[in-house]
Amino acid sequence: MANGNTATCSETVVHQEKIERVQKALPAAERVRAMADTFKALADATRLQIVLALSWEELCVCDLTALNSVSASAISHQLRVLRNMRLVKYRKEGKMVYYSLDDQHINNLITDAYQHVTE
Amino acid sequence: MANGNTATCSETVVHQEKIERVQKALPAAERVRAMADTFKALADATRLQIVLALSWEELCVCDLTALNSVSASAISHQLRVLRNMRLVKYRKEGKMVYYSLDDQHINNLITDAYQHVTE
DNA sequence: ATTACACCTGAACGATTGTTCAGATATTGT
DNA sequence: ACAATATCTGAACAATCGTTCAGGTGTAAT
Repeated sequence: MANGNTATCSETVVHQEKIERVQKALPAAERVRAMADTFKALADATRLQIVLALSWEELCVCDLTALNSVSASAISHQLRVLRNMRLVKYRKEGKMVYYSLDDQHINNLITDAYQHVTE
Repeated sequence: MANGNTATCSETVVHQEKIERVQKALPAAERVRAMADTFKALADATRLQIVLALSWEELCVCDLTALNSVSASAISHQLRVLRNMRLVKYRKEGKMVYYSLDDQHINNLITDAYQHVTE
């Protein structure tokens, strides 16, 4: 073959041009890590259930505990994770704390994921 | 207080109607788990980098190894995860294996995530 | 002031994850 | 048949994760 597209993997890189092109298109490593962390926050059944519930309406911690069959403590830990990733926001009203989704992109994310698993 | 919206958390559930409404709207537990697994597949920097690269063009394992600074073995393990979750597909051509994204929803997912972290 | 309640937190434990290492396939050229 | 190369695989290990447990806030009512 004479078209220079079949070199070895170890010495001459296989598709040099392709690699350079893609490398330029990729987000910075730091951004990739942030995106991965966002996915990680949604990568647990309990947390995802929380986010799915909040995509319908604002709920307090008690409500979320009732919807997921785990302890209130576990819910609280998971809410902290979601808070840290800026996926949910909250407001206090007396003793109770009401949570809701932070922005619209979260809704898009779970909608896309739903479509992927139901296709 | 007379509006029946402030009951205790433990005995009478706080917002009974809300909970029932949301419960009906939530996907089946099995679906939630499948969605969480999809997010989990994207929740690792190496795997996400692979998916981001493949969102631009088809690449062989060698190319992916060059783009991510990890061993070919590690890439291969991660590709298996992505394959199992039906996020990528592949075709063989001689010794080499070319990978690409499996469907359009994956592109939507990473686009949404990118927008979330760059806002 | 004290009790009750909603929620949060740190420590700790078992379970899961991602990588490396060594070796196994499969394909191509000699 | 043989050597070289691209990719895959199982075992094993450290690191990370999610829950429970025990206890700590802050708010509201008596």
